[in-house]
Amino acid sequence: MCYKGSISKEERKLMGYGNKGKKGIRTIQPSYNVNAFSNPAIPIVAQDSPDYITTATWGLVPFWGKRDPEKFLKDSKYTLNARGEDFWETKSYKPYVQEGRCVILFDGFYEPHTFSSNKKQPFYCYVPNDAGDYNSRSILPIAGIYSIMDDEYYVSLVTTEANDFFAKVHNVKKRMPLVLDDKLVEEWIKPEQSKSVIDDLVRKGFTSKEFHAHAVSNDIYKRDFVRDGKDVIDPVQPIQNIF
DNA sequence: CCAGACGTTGTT
DNA sequence: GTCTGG
DNA sequence: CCAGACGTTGTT
DNA sequence: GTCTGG
Repeated sequence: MCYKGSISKEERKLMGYGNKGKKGIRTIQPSYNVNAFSNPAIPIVAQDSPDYITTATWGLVPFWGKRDPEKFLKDSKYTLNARGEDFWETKSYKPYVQEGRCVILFDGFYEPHTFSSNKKQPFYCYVPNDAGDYNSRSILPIAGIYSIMDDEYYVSLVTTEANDFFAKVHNVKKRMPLVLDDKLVEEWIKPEQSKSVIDDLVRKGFTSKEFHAHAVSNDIYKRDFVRDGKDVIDPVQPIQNIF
């Protein structure tokens, strides 16, 4: 993406990650068009309450924006992603790397591909379940960091250098969301986790599950695109095969 | 010392 | 609120 | 992404 | 050769 993902499972199906239910007033709507730029409500598992699914706002609000978080997000669309390689040094994020790690629960996300013709196409990226096609997808625990203002959680998605697969998809910026291996989620959200382990997870914690990706309609990158139904991820003919 | 940033990668 | 850059 | 640095510390 | 700064 790292600005657009999908949440299509009903919340209770996410409960494998939060076995005591959910926190937060807002409900999370299933959507195939979860757009970071509109600061949507997304499900996370936070280090301060690992037994719950917490509703968070996509867009981290640092301490200097706490007087008016909504204004901060409206004016500043630059805390949607946090670079894992840099987040200990950046002013906005560094207080929250130790205090506020979480996983964001998506079941897919979109990455742009640029062809040699300079034409672009978005690709929907996901891990199929046993059935093997895009209609049944695994939940992806994506590393995030969050701040809390007045009990509301504000979260930024952690990105890292693309692996071989994602370098083929997101072939210009070569970045990818840090999708953690299921068995490392606990390590990531352990509150007293050490800096060196956190850095190791950023570098080497990416899931070993096999991703799939297929081209989808370019409509999803239009500013006024609001449809969020399942047909959004229907495959279209790629301009060229990218693998 | 003060001003300005504070962030990362989408665009149809 | 705090750091960076000029 | 490309250009430019890449380093440390004497004295008056 | 690799990192940093613009």
